[in-house]
Amino acid sequence: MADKQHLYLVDGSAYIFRAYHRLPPLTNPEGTPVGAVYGYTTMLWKLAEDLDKAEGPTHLAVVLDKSSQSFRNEIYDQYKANRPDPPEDLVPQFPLIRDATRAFSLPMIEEPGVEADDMIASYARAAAAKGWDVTIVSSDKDLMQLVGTSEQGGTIDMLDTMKSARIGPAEVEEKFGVAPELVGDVLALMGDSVDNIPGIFGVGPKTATKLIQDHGSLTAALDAAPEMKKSKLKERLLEHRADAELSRILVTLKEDCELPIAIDDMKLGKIPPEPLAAFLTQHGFGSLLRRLEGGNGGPGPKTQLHPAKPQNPDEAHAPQGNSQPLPEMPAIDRSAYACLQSVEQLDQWIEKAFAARLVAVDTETSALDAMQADLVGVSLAIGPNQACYIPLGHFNEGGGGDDMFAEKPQQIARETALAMLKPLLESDAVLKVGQNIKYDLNVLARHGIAVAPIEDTMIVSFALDAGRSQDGIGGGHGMDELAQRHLGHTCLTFKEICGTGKKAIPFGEVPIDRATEYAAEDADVTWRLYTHLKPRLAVEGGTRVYERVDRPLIPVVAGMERHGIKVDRQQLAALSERFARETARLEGEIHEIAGQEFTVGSPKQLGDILFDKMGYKGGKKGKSGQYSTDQSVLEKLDATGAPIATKVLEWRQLAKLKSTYTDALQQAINPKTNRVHTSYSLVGAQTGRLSSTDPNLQNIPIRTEIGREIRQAFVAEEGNVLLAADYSQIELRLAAHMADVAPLREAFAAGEDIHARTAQEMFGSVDRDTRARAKTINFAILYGISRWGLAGRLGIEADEAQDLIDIYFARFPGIQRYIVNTMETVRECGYSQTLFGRKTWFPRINSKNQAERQGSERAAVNAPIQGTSADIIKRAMARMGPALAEAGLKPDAPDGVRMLLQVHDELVFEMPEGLVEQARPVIQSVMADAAGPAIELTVPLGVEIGTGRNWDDAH
DNA sequence: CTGATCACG
DNA sequence: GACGTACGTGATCAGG
Repeated sequence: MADKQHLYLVDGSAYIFRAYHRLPPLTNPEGTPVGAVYGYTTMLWKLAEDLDKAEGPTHLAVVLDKSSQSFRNEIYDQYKANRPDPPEDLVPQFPLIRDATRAFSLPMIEEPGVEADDMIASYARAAAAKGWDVTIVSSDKDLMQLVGTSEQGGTIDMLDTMKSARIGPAEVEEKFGVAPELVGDVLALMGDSVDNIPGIFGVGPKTATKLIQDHGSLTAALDAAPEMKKSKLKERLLEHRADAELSRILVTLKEDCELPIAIDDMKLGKIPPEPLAAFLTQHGFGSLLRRLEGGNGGPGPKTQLHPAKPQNPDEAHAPQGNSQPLPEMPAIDRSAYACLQSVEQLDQWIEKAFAARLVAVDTETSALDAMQADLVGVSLAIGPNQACYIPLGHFNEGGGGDDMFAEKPQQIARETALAMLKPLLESDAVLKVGQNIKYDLNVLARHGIAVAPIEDTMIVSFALDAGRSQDGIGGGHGMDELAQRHLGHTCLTFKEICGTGKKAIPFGEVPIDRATEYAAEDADVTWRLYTHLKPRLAVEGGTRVYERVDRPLIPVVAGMERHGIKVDRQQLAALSERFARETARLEGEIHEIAGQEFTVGSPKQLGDILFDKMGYKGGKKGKSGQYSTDQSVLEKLDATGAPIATKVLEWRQLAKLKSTYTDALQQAINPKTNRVHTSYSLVGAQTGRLSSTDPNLQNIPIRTEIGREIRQAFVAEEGNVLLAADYSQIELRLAAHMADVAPLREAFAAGEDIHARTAQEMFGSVDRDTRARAKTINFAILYGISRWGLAGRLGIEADEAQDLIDIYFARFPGIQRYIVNTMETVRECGYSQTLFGRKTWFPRINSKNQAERQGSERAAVNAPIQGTSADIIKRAMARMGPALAEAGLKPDAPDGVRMLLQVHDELVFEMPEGLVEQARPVIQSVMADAAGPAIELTVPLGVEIGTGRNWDDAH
């Protein structure tokens, strides 16, 4: 096969303008705007990746405008005189385009006195004349004249990388109605207001096309003018003939420019990785850098990424928050906020927000539940103190929200305002920043608005500072705390505005001026926090986990929350009733044994009854001066033959199940959707795990037969099934990988029962007892072992436990080294890291309090393992939608595959029965491959999948 | 509001 | 010399 040469000519200057308007306003770690540069970089990357493909380049060069002066200015001094100045934040990006091109080691052509279009035309013709194929990477209509095939058989086409569309002769004809060689004639008639090419006044694309179609050429059309029947058009053609002829010259591309670089020297090879890596690092393009290092088909050579120890010890003790100089910002001034009560005002604000390209958004609602609350208002901020509040659902005290006679303050009709906001909130070109924006996503999704692209200051804070805050609501990432810590500002609190407890009023009843101060401040603070926190990500190594793991997850989790899961109310009600009967019976029996009535549910009363009145031994008082009556104590009593202990244990189980599950879940059913919608927190667990609240669906019973009956109440819709996909032993597998434990790795690779294998190694034989003990030891390892802890669990003495630990370390070399290394690193740096770079801080790791310190040490050993597992399932979740869509499985559609729940190492889906066999392999492979390509694990990730009508059957 | 207890991974 | 034992969560209840 004779390989045909294929030259790609990239119209760099034109691209950057389009990229600027298409992409959000990103900045690099130094604060330089780089959104357009990022777009340019990804485009070059994609082109370079196509090197080996059929339609891909063999040769490639970038053509840039050196100056806007050319021969055209000499013949027409008004040429391009109307060009507006480029936007302020685009100007500094021009030189970066050159840097980017050099970073890719690509030939770059920029000649003074010649426009890029002419240079592209000259190269394209020269290459086509040699019989090469040419692709012009641009969508500039002027260049469409060039499309076609040369006598030597070389084709010239165009590629619009933003729309991934090829433009050949057919596409040109579709656009202009004429063949490519006549495009210049059409353009000459049309003119171009941006380049200030006059054309013929009053002739637009439609008329121009028709004239050329009818007469065959510009000259013929102009010549035919005198014979036309009397019309405005005829007059204009006659009067402005000279303009058209001048325009024809201006739109003609100069195809004989001197070629500064020989075409043969534009050969495209493998891109040298070093300069590219330096460039990507400088501008904080973490995702590309990761691909380069991960060798994922990127343009660079394959290299293995080494999940690193934290590199920068100085970071450890850098004070958080004020370590960076605060960007100069005026103090918060609530009197500067605007309250938008008319369509005109809102219109102006939306326009300003489009221009700002970065807007902080916050919604105010009537309640905390995003699935039920009514929208009361929206606030926006586009700069410090430049914030507004748009009241939408306010009413005066006493009136009801839906009471049409209630007195309402002046406000824009809700649907009108939302229709106006929708284009802004959905525009690709405007970044929407929120504090916990998942909430706003859900509220607005219920009004048909799909907010994107998004940023979240809470998630940014979590990527930077997980674990740093000692305590506090929102895990230390709540807005009031962040404002205090980073901006030194005390926010108005919700309590101050709405009151607390019984006297609390819904936000809709807050007077509008007061509501404006509160709501607009939230948006203002969010805007400020974003500008303050975002740059820290790149500096402190948080970009990868934020951009690649957590940020993409926000809309995914929001979708899961909106889907909810169906629970069978009747089934729960029946269980509640049964549990009520049995607890009542048990209570009577317990009172009888005790010889008096008391509150069984009170540990204090129970302790007194058991150990004082009834005189059982083994009572231990804790620091509260109260006997402990927990499960282990009661089980010991039970073993000594105390019938009351058995009954109390049974009572507790049923009471727990009834109050926490069968009663509470019925209440949690959303009356509108008839489903249960949990709320996931993305910052709930310091290790990076999700947590679930209202209700918590991550602790639904499974371990006991009676508990599993509750799980059976979680069901699929009619005609659907639930599919549960579990990672098997993921944390042990990760421990085997991260600590490089050869015997464990081999056992996993061979698909062995890992606890049995451990039992074999440790005790020399496998039976029920040794396997159970081995399982306990395996978990002990993951949690940071102590001889006393293990002794307690196994019911042996501490020194026996120590012997077992020693045997474990000897049999599984690597584990001890991993533990010691991790603790040393954390002591030194203050944080641990997952394989994907997620940090967890341990501020008490060097505490003088031994218990505190040892607690931190165990947590620090566990965090990289638990956190890596969390990263992996999060990556799987983010990829699941696109993977299902590609397989035609319609993620999120009512008749497609819907992802409903995440339980740390398990994902639960709902789907029509008929899709199961198609969905199973997709889900399986997305989950099993979720660590790659960034991380190549030395153990396979096992995924077990089951299906059934209910959640229990799906296991 | 805190501590004890117990549901999950 | 005493401490207090596995990591990570959230909901509920009793009691101050």
